[in-house]
Amino acid sequence: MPPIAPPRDPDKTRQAILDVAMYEFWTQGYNGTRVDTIVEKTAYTKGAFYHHFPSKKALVSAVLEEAIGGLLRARWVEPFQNCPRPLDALIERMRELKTESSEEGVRYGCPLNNLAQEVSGVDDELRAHTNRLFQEWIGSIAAALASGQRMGQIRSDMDPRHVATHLVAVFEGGISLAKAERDAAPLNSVLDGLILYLESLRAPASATDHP
Amino acid sequence: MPPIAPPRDPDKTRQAILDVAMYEFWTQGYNGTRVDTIVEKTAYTKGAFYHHFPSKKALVSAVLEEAIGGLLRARWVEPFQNCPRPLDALIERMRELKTESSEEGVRYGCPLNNLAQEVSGVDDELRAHTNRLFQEWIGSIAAALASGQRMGQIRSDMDPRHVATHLVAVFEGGISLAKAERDAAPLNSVLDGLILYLESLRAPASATDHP
Amino acid sequence: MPPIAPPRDPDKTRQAILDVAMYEFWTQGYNGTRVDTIVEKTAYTKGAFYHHFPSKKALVSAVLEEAIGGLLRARWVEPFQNCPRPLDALIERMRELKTESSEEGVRYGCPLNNLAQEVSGVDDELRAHTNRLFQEWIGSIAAALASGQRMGQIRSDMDPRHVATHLVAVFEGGISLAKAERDAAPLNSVLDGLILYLESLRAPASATDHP
Amino acid sequence: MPPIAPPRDPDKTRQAILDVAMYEFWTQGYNGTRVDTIVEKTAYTKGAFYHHFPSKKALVSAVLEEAIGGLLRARWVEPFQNCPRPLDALIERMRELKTESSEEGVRYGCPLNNLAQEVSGVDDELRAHTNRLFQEWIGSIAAALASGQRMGQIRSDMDPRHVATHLVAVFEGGISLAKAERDAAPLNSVLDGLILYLESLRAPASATDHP
DNA sequence: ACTAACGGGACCTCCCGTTGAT
DNA sequence: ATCAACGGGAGGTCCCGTTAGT
Repeated sequence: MPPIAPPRDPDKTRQAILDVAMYEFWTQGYNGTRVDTIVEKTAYTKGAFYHHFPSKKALVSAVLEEAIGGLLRARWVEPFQNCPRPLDALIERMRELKTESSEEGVRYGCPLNNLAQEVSGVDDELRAHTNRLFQEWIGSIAAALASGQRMGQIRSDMDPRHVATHLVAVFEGGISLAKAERDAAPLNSVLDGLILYLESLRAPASATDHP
Repeated sequence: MPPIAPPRDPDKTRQAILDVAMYEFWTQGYNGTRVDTIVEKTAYTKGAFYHHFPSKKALVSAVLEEAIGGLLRARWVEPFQNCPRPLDALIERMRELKTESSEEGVRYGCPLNNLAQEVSGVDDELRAHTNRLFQEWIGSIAAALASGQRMGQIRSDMDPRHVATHLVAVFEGGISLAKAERDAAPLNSVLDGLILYLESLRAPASATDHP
Repeated sequence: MPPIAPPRDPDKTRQAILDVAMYEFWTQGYNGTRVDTIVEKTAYTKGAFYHHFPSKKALVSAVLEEAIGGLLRARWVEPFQNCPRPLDALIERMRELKTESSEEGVRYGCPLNNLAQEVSGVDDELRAHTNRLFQEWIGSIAAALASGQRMGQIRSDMDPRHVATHLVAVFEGGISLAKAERDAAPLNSVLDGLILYLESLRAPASATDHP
Repeated sequence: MPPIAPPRDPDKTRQAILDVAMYEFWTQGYNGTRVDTIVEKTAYTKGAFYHHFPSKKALVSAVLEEAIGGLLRARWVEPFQNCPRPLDALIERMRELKTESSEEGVRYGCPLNNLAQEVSGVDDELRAHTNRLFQEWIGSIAAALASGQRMGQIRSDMDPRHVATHLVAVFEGGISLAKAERDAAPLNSVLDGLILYLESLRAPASATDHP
């Protein structure tokens, strides 16, 4: 009678690889992360890896889609869907970000932007993938702003998409500077500016706001 | 008559390597550029390369200091030194950037930020080097803004360093988005916002402005 | 019918590499042997090599431990364990060595001492490794001499460890000279001296020796 | 008027290179020393080096002949020429060696034997060169012993060349063990044995010794 | 599904020696 | 006599991916 092996859970394996890979890509970049390192850290081997992912590039794609995309949706999309007061929520999010900034966060920057900048010039497929996530992000904020406008909470002389793009750009720029400086200061500084800017978008008090 | 050997000009060799390297680092990233590629493109050999630069990392340092730093100073420092109307110059610079954006510029992004984002998490020396350049950049703009304040052209209730940081962050963020989208639109969009913002900093017309 | 691939036998691969490496280190020295040469001679590739050994240095360590250490134990340790007449066995060993000296043996010298002399000044880990083997060697001979003393076959006014050290030193010195001269003569000469010396250690005939 | 250059002394240059090279070959071995390292340590450049020596191998030859051969003759040949009491001088030399053993000496071993063992198996010219030095050494000691015999100070039933070979072998063997152990103990131990052995060669007191 | 062994090809760095000029 | 610049060719290590086998 053969020894009873513990049940193998393919999804668990795949997820473990994905988790480690996300961290490696985030901290080491695409060219800087080694497939060997990933498999070592998961305690699986190359065979398992290439069973779940056809190539390193496919792995980044999966990381973008599942891990990074997941984070993005959890933090920037879902909170603003069917949100009663989108502008306040957005401002609150900015305030949170000033507190959240961990040492690792400052050191390694934004997982999405890191990958986007590294691969965009070199691989068009991956570039398109990162762009899709950026568009999802911007789109979600734009939708929130538009809904705020419809509810009369936000000034109507403002282009939601333009403002959302601006917001993401400033945020990413701030993170980039903070990462280069290894100090959260520049990020906090631009976040403050962003908060002021968002406040300025508030519609003047009127009858529609509180009937 | 013996075959005519190309004249040996060490400075030229070094500069040729530096030029090619700058382009490679810009377009392929640090981990993506190969020493072999560089020497092939310069028609020198690795012997020559390692005579001028002790390592790939030293090369990147030289590129940062000389090539990228040179560009930075030529475009962002010198034009704003002893400038009679700093705010106008700054705004004008933003307008130019909207026109300048070449296909290559959009595709490959900002040479400084590319390197900064790739190496900052991994090598602290290089991170510090990129940070120095960012500080030089921000410092130069802050100085221009401060001088504008002293001349009464810019509102005094504004922190020059804070605004300069904001400006660079937005610019880099815009480039990042444009690169990911492979379209200058997001960059132009944030530049428009920046121009409006800078205009809002103009001091209200007063006696000091035209004596 | 598909081409018949050679069966994969990991232990065989490792051993094949080890065997070739032992010969290369012996004949070419540490700095003189090339990883390329080893893989060529084994008909494996560097991929295989670096799968079994993390580095060239790790390979020498394995060669020292397994190949050279194995020879040492087979020739100098095991024959003298539980040996009824250690002194006679030792003298006999000396006599054999005079006959054994092959052309290759004279030409390339002692595998252990070659490595020991080359690496000792430069790498302390490897030095310690070679020293361990020397101590094993000396210790084994000392133990044999001590047991001969206990059995009353060897004069008691002799320090086993001192004599064993002397023996190994003379032997290695003789090999060194023979190698430099490319002639077994100096080795045979010192072996003769050693035999005489060992004879002089014999305990004077007594009741204990032949009951 | 041109600036007055300091006078260049070719012999001084050559000697400086030789001195540094001797140390490098001694401490790093032949394959371990780099021409570049030597020229760096002399503050000359490759051009100067290859002006004085046609190749690295020629340099070793010069080091063997001049630097190491010089040491050998100063320490082991001249002191025993026309020596009134050769045996006593030899014994005294052994005693000195026990005191002399510096940390560097133990660590790096014998300059001649180091090179001899490394190159003998690989390059026959260099092997012959090291052998010549060994023979000079042995010959010098043998001559001293023979003169001692002629003066009636040393037992006549002894082959000078055989004893001299033995002496050098034991000495080199002791150094080898000391180097591997990084401790002078084994060397001192064999030197003690050697002293006792030399004492045993003294001719019994007779009329010839003091007329 | 997962593993160990392996292939093939880069990649950075080094190193001996040469060359043209001063 | 000496130098800086350079050529040409390894040398050790790494790395992505494949394969036979369990």
